[in-house]
Amino acid sequence: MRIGELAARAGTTTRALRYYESRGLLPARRTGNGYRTYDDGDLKLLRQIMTLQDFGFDLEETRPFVECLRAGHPEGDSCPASLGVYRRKLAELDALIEQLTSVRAQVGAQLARAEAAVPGGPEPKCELGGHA
Amino acid sequence: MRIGELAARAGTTTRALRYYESRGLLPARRTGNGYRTYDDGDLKLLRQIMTLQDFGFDLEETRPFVECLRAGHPEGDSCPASLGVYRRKLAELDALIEQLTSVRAQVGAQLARAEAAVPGGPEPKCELGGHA
DNA sequence: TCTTGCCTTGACGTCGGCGTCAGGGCTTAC
DNA sequence: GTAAGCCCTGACGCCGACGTCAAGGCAAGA
Repeated sequence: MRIGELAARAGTTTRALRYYESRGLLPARRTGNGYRTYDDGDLKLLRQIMTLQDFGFDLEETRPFVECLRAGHPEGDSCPASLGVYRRKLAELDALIEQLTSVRAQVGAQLARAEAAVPGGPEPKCELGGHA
Repeated sequence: MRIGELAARAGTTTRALRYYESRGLLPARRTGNGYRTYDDGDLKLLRQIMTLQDFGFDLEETRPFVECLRAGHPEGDSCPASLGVYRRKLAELDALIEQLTSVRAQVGAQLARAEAAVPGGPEPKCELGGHA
């Protein structure tokens, strides 16, 4: 299949595919007139790339998975290098989530403090009076 | 004080200060020779900007806080516009944390599955045998 | 006077992952 | 023959928050 069809099938753009090729991630064969040609294997590689991208992996991080598949392994994560990327990503995610959670708490505290300092604030709880 | 001193006191760079000025966020007075001049009020504004930046606010989001301070309020978040930014940021953080948590779970599951499919895997639990 | 160290403006570079032309070629249908 | 619809290779644009020159001015000490 040609580039347009591959892009359509995978749900991406021809521009992205050319970009991946320029990065050496998804090279293409060429027909006589210079058109790029792809097969179902390439579609599989592309899907692997896109799945990881959705997870927030950047392109370079998808490379071990793609090379693993190209080496003939059934899954992109059948190779140690891919597992290494997974582990690094998990650590990265944990650190990021922890940081964001901390920030969230601080911003929440700031908001609460600021609201409390303002007249006609955030539905003051102290006006509740039992069941009446 | 001049730009270098302000930058040093706040722990940032002169380039950043000129950038903030170019965005209209932190304008400076000028001396006869064209040098920028700042006072302690500007230092306070700058600290507000930097604190929010540390929280991951982008520059535009700090603007209401800075304008609030410049309007004479004791805190940058003494104004409704600032509270609005806080709230939007909280929602944004919640969404992001949720998404990252989901991704973390999925990546973790992928790693576990991939490790299980590999020989000499991740210290198999099944070899434990009671207290002996 | 000369050096040193501050300051000025202007403008290009960075990073990632493409989007979006511009200019041109092949192929097929009409 | 020509229009339509695919394809090709550059190459610049974008976004945010500055970093990093380049070329030059001003002030103060030796």
